[in-house]
Amino acid sequence: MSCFIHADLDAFYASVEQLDHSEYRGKPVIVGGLPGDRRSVVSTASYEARVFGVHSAMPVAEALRLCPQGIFLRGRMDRYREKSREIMAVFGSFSPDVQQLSIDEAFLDITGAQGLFGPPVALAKKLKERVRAETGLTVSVGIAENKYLAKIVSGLSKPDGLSALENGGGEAFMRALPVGKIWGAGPRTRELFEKHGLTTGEDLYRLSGKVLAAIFGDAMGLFLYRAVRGEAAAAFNEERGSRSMSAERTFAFDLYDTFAMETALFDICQDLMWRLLDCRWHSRTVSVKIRYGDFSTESGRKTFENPVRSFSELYERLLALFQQKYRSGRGVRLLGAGLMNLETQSARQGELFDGGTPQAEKERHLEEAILEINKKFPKAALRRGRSCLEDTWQKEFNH
DNA sequence: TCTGGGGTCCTAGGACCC
DNA sequence: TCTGGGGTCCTAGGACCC
Repeated sequence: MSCFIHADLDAFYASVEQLDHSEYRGKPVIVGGLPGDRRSVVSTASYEARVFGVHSAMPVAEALRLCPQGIFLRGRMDRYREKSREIMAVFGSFSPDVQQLSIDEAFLDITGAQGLFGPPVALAKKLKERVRAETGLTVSVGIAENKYLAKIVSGLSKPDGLSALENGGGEAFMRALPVGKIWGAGPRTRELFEKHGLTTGEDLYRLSGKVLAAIFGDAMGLFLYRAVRGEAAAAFNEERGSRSMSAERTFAFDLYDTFAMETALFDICQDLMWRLLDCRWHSRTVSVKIRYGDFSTESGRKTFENPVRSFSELYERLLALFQQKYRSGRGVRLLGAGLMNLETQSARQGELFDGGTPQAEKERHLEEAILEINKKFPKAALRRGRSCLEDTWQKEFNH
């Protein structure tokens, strides 16, 4: 019988801040933005802050109203990533099969690990102890026969929780569960639950696959059909299909000046290009996202014959898409850009640089060299200057 | 109190081909 | 002459997750 653990750090960003700053301990810590930051939202609220009703995704301005005495912080992603690596290393010592889901949670397949660490609950206790001893953080753990159930179960007794579901108990557990606790059913689906008077897993269980598909759509219908029977969700399959990367920026005030918009796009484009060069993947499809002052959002994408070969080529493609999409005169709240259908180098070997001019080759080599320098000397960030689109690079010391 | 940023997956329609 | 059915690729938008 398979056995999985879902391990989830408690209020991760806020807990790291409380760990590093003893004066924050026992106090409401809110990571996401400073009180004056316009248009920022809460990433993580410590449990002390949650008492006031503060939660993730809430505008910082509202969090401030609910909890004026809170300690507001912008967050230090590098530090959180560092702690995350420490935690994942601890997980790795309990199972050779760790699937990281996000910065602060993972699945561990412990099917074969019990000879070494004892039964699942004993193993989970050891895991929690070691995470605490080695990283100073608490983790909530769920144990079940598949990943989906383990994920739901780990949320039952946060923070610092440990919950286990006995083998074969999945279906009964899911049938008794209020539909609001079904992982994977968000606000839109919950509206449909309400509209059709469905309040528990049992209500869903009584409906046929056909009816579920008619109400919720084919994919969500099938997902719910399987979920209330305690079956593993396909969403947690290891092999991933398409990949993408994106970067976006929300401005403190809406932009009306197209030069300012294009400068922002230029900046976003550099972020993307570094990441693309760094991961050594390739992409033929670029996308642009525009969110206007009224929050309406439009996007455009275009697939090219050849993958992006250089920064200036990426910017050219993004700029053309932006100019085609942007509705002149409207205030812009957010700009974003993305690369989709990423492929590994080997997947397209041979045709990669077909049609690439010697100029594009040179450009790419230059960019790869700059990437190397930036990696070696992270303090001296090299970036292209917006005003000089030719082959000039500008060095700025951002400190 | 106005609504972040980075992802994955799904849907629906159009173009095009057999 | 009054119109099929499937497959693939592409685009735009949306749901959902942390």
